[in-house]
Amino acid sequence: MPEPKIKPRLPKGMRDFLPQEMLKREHVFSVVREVFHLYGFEPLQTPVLELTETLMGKYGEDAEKLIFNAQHPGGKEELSLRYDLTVPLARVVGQYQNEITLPFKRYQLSPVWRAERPQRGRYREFYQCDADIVGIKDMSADAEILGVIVTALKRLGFLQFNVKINNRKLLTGMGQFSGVPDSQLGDLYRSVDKFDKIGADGVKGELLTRGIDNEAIGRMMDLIQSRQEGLENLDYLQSVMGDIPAAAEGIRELRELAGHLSAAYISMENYEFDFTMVRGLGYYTGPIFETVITEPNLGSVTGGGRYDNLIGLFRKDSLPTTGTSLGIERIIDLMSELNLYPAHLGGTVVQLLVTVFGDETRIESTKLAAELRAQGVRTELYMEDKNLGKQFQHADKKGIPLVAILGTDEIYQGVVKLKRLKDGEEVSVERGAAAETIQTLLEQPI
RNA sequence: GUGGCUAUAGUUCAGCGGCAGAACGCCUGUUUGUGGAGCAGGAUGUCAUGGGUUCAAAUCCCAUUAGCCACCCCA
Repeated sequence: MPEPKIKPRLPKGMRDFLPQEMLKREHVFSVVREVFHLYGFEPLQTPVLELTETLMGKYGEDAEKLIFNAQHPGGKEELSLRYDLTVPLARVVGQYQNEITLPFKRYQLSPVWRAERPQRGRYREFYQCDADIVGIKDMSADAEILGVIVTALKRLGFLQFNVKINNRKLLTGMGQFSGVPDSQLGDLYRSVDKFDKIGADGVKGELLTRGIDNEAIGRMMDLIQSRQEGLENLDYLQSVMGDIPAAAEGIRELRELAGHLSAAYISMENYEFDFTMVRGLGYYTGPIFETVITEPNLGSVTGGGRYDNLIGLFRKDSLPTTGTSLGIERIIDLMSELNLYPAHLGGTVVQLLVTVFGDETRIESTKLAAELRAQGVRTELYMEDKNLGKQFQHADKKGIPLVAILGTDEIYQGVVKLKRLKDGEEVSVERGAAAETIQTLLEQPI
């Protein structure tokens, strides 16, 4: 035995994606990209590294501890791996004011890095998939974002999901109305956000522990638990705290949003106003969104909202911005769990294996492969010198659906024999008609 | 960052003081122009690393490392 080599392993929380898995990932990516294009969003790519100063001060103290530094010996710039795609977007908008036409509708599908302790479904390197609209104050932009979310999830095959909508202004108003001091609003939100997990009593208990006044808690709980059908929910809140300016503005925004959604044929089956949904990030200023798959109950797959002030950090005047992030990693996991990948994805991109009998027929096999490739058939040409059985085994193991057999008999007759492995269907066709027959064999069930 | 669990073949795991095992996968053959299934055979391990206890350690103890899970936070 040779000397021990380097033990192959990965950095903590990072993954390789082998071909079979990549096919699934790329299927999800391409469906999502298609939907973005459908709504007129255009691609953006930014570097993996940003200047550290670009990232600092945007995510809050706790989150900043999770930013990866990327120094090299003798490096003069302070560099960090990007933590999300939103801050790079804000940087780009601030940096290319002459080149960017507003409204700027961009999407970005790229990895981000967080030095978190890895766990199931949580990695240190993962893809984010963001779509944002920069430059529109009006709720029509938020409605477009919700349209993208609903369309993408439907196209991926999710049947039962629910986009929860809330509004930061409304939450602020609720806090003020209930009499929770501004300094405790953060604690309040954090607890309220756990409503789904720990229930009303759990939230109450946590708020008490955090030292929030019992009476204020009571009023708050009443407001957030208002779960009437659709717009009636808003009517109720309006009647209770319409006098609080922040609340009134939040309610107005949500009404406007509902109007746009209805006009865009987005069914109320797919969204609801949920005043217990908060979202962690500090920079949200208006409507916020989060999508949960309801059947089965599998947690949230998108998150986002309006952040009208963030871009102001990179520009003299800020620009109103709203957007969403599809939790693409979780979506990919759920697609497997729910069996939503189309069967034709298989385990390989190869549609047909051209076999080789021996040295004397290899030239003809090579020619056949070239002919088929020229006609768009994804073809693998067998490259070793092994018997037919081995070649079939190879096709079978890789999940290649068709095998082309080209022996001396076939070459003499100017034909090629095609075999479909799934059911053993075998036909002989003229070389010139092979590509067409291959398509038929691939499409026909049997 | 806090707490818990685990580490044995390529993979999933059994073995829990006395010769290193199973299943799956892999390789070979079942006679050379046909895969999956069957049958027959075969290869594969510093039992994570370092120390300790013992006549004897994969097994018990300690440390280290790595992985997993929960919390915090988040996608």
